[in-house]
Amino acid sequence: METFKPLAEALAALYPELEPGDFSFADPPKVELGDVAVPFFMAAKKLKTAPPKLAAEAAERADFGGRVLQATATGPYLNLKLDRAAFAGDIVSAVLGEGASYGSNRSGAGKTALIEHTSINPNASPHVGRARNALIGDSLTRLLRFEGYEVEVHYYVNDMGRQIGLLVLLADELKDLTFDQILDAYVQANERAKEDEAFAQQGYALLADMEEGKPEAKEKFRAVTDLCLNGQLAVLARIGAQYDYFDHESDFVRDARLEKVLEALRARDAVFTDEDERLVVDLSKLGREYEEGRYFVLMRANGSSMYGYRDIAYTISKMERGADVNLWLLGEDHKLYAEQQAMILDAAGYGAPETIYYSYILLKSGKMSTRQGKVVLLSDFLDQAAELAAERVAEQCHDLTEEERATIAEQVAVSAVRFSILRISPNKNVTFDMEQSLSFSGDTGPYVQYSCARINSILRKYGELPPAPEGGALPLTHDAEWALLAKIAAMPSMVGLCAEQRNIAPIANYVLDLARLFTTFYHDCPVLKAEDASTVAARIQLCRATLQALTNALGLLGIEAPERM
RNA sequence: GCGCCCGUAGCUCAGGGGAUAGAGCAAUGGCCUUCUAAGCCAUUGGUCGUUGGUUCGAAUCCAACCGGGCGCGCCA
Repeated sequence: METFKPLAEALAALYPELEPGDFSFADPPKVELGDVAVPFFMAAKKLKTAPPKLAAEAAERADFGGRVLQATATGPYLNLKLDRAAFAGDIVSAVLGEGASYGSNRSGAGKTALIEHTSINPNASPHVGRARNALIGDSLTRLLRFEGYEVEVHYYVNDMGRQIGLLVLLADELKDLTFDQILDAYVQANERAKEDEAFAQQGYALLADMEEGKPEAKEKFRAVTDLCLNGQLAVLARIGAQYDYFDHESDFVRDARLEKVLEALRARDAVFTDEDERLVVDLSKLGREYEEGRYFVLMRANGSSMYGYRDIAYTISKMERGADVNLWLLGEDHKLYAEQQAMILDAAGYGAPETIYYSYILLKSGKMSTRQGKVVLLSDFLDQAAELAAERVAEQCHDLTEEERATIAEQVAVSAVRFSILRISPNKNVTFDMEQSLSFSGDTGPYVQYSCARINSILRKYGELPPAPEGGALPLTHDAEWALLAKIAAMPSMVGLCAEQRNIAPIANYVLDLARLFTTFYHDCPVLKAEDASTVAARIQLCRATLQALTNALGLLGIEAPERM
């Protein structure tokens, strides 16, 4: 942490073998012990001595200057009592000085990133399982942009394939299909294909026409997939997900680049035509150790291409854009598939994107299934959240205009939905609980927003704000103030780690911690009615800094905080 | 069967090898003439799936097993 760097330097100065990086800083388990703790395990290992001995030595000898009031060794830890006011001044000045970019490490400055996410099949309104992809992808995008990357977001439109073909067929019969009817139609089309062989064959035929690029087929497909995509994007836009490029699968059929891939595979003797006349890759020739997943089919016997074959061309087109970071966000069910793709792409000399996986959101009744219509739609989830939020806002904010209240209700609804999904580690299966996800109290997005509203309320009542402090001490020495300051100061390292690990879940937990610490401060330390004017002024600055940190962190989650709620 | 992911309080989840494992929900009891009660305080609640191993130290790392999820040749 930058804030404590001088302390690390003072400790490292004691031993020529040590560097400031050998020291880390942690919260002591109890405030009475100190304001910040330094574990001596790492340093002791380097010096081949016992941690408690080293901590005791450091307590005795280290020269921290005036900013450390007391240094006490407790076992392997060195606990420091700080000149809180001095650190408070540093922290608050840094936050208010950096403003909207506070928390960024600028690790992506001058770099580009490409991310493909969401890429839902155009066959139905998105359900909350798919929303996990969109929300993680969207938040990662925000995180990378915050870190300075220039990011382009790609959405792959799977406007081909048998199931879409069936939907197109049925749409032809139904006429004037609307987006709201698409899920039903999709389920119906799949049911019918199971029973009606002729219908199923028609689907394949239509697909073949599409692949050959027959204009009539293309037009029919496009009408249905555009209808669906636009409907899906409207829902996704509501939760704040935005895309820069829409790449259509149908544009990657018979791509010339695939010839080069085949050549490379032939050179490694890794591709063959099997007994059923299919074109198949033998991944064991490319180093795959397991029999499972050894074969990867590129083309059917009738010469039509498989999804995975077209996808190779698409991924190459993404790689050719030359981004410094190339991310591909996928459900865990695509893990083997992505590994197979990567092996082929590597063999062909293109390299593969970095993959990020997330696990399924399950229902109490089991896995969601679009084909079976067993889903919780994101739009239904949002509608319910918005309805509940509107009721609350109507109770709390009757002096606001209807329009203002509607805006707040929507912000709260989006916050509840996004937060409930984003706060959970992506590799964890979750069982979706509508009631719990619609809660606005406790560990929720609205709880954090509520903290922001309280801060805004204080700032509003205070009136015209003083200029931000530029260094110098601030009289913020209460335990609750220090705990809040320490958490605010921890934001950059938290953000840096999240960006590095491509994981946004810890941001949600950080924001909860910060909101809880603010609430403790709010109850323990009156701001407007503090004992003297300088304390009032200092606490106002702390409120501003807290609001800035909360706003920035919430922004990474795609959540806006209303000024009132 | 083989591979990947997960297993922490009744429920949903946090916990980058380190001090006495933390939140929320649910339950019980308190707190609104005091900066927003979408809040706060208190109480109750744990063999960190099991068994071994590595380590001065393991919820965290390794192995095996048990339980759940996902995947494994003409779906996308």
